[in-house]
Amino acid sequence: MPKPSARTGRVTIVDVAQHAEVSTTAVSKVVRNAYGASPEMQAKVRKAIAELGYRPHAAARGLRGQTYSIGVMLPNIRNPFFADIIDGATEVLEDAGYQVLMGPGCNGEAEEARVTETMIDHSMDGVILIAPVSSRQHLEHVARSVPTVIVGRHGRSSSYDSVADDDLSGAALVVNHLADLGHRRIAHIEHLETDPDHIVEMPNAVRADGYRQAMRARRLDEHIDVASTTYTQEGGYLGAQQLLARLHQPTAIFAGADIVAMGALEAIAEAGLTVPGDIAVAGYDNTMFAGFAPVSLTTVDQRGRQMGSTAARLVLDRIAQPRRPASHMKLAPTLIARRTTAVLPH
Amino acid sequence: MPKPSARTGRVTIVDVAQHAEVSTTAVSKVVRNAYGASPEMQAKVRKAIAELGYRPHAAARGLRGQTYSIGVMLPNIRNPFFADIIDGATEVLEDAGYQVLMGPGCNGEAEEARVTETMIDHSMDGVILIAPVSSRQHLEHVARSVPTVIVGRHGRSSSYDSVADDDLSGAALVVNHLADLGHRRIAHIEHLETDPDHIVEMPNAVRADGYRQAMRARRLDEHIDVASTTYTQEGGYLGAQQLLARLHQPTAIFAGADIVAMGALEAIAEAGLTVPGDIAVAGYDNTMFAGFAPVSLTTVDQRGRQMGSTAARLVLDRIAQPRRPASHMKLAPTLIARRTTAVLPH
DNA sequence: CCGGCAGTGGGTAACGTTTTTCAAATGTGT
DNA sequence: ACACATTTGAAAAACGTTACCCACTGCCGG
Repeated sequence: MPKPSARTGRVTIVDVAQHAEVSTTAVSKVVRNAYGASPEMQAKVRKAIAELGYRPHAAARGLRGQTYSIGVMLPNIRNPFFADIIDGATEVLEDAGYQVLMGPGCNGEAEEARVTETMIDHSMDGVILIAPVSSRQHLEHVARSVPTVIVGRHGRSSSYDSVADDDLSGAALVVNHLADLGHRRIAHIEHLETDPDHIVEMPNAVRADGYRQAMRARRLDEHIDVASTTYTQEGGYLGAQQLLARLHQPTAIFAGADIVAMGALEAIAEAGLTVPGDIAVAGYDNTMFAGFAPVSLTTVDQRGRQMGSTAARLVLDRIAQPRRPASHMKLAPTLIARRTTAVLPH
Repeated sequence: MPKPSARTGRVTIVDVAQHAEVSTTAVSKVVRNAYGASPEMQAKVRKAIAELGYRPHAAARGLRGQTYSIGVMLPNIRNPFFADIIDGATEVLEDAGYQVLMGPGCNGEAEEARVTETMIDHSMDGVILIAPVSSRQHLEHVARSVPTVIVGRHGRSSSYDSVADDDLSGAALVVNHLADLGHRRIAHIEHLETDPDHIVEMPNAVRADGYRQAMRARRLDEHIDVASTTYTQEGGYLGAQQLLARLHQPTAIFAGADIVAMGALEAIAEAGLTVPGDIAVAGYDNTMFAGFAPVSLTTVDQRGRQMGSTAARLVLDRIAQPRRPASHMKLAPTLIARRTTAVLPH
């Protein structure tokens, strides 16, 4: 007869120990697959655990040892691209016996600090931060308290690992694709960045840089034309409006993110122009909706799943050996050509 | 000079107590705004906390008292509708001094059980479960261990609170809108449900029921036509294919969810038909992409934000008074008419 | 026969909080 | 001045787990 202890009704390690007639230490060892438990002991304890329905209390574990859970902070739940990352990470982590808890979409450094601190307070064994906007200083602070992996940001640090998309070549993929189709006036909508750290580290800045480099490489220097707004639907709308008002209207717009492209499409439609007939549009991220039939947006796939699984492996790695040197991965993106940049049959 | 204790480098309540020259009890009282701390004491302690940068350790707190964090389980990170719920909930909870941690998208009961158990193991003070598919039995089990609010499911229980959309009238909104436009052969694509509990409780089943009721109310009984697939893009694609193959093709399709509508639009385009000229399409959820210019999908708004904030208030309420009777809220949806059901100018 | 060693198992002290209990100090009414 | 309530603060006991250390059993080589 299972008799869970005291107030809470929760089955504790002590209950299991009594039921199996062994010490709590023994139970702990079995639960953690630690050294020093004979096969018979293991069998006895496992039986008791099953009979009583025991589950280790994560909060209590956090006080002494590991918690077997990993925190994932994501900047924006709405961007389905991040969902791919989560999927990839979750799969690897759950297979390794870790639980995943996510911090809610955060805008701005204050909110991010709040989320990261919460994860540390909950004794998470590691954290994966997706496209954080916090200062390097804060990231290093976090990395000092807990094994940390940064996803989708180019800065390198010796205190945390990172996984990022090669945004430079991703932008080149788009420019070359459009140039190959015969476009010369290829404009770009970027997310304006002022923080000097961000200009070097953030994907949006790198994409804008990649756009410029690729344009020059194709000898299209004089057609370089950038609208600086934000990576939002509205930013795309306003950016496209700016570009359409130019003396020399572009024939193609490379939006820095799919959501930006959606805003651009709206502005283009309002201006009475057709896509891709009058103007071609490309995005970035291969978001779920880019593939929808009415949208069919040309875009760049960042292999989010793979980014997530790589990040997960890195964090597990670092939990195992906290002192190993930091490693920084860069993943190659691929172009997904769809209707918004198609050549129309005549 | 802040001298954080021992191994971990973390500033503990003991450090604060020493620095402020009071007992740890006093610090604890101040941190929790508990009774029995004089104003001078509060000032002294707060000063020490600020100087040392102390943060309560959530895991340790979980062992005795509250953890000041709430777990939110969401079924699918990809559905942006859930993001609205999260936003609404997060806002209320953070204002109340609670932190939010989310369980990753879960498919199926096993995965859901895993997430809910993890939240309990982490000593969360409450949980909000969004559109769970678990059995009633499991939900009640969770509710027995921790204050629980179920969002988007119609079942009522005395052990947990709930917030749901009035899917019955939502479906009626769509049917009436289409009927008012002159449509008679209005078909529906539903998510097939077999579990008897689900047929009563799940939104998809209630929407299908609402469709039938509304059709009858408009004396369109003979035109009731349902394709049973799933609430996915592919389900919408297949469902629309089935409906288009009917002897009497429908002139309007009410998809049970926006994502289903997207699949339907693809099938319709493939069949060489135009929207809304040949066939009208409506969805449900007012997902972000429903508003995109190339999509412009008529849909039903569930006031996700409000659902989230209501759920948050309910869970806070129940934390405060665990024994109060369960309350069950139902929120009225609104129709958002867009181009996919527009009457074309002739 | 003794010392060392590998393999098992357990006792006990943390870990950082909150809750409970208790004592001292302070006020309050006769 | 005395009994009595109220406020203020602290010491100590949880909470559930793991890390650290020690004890015991055989076994082996010397």
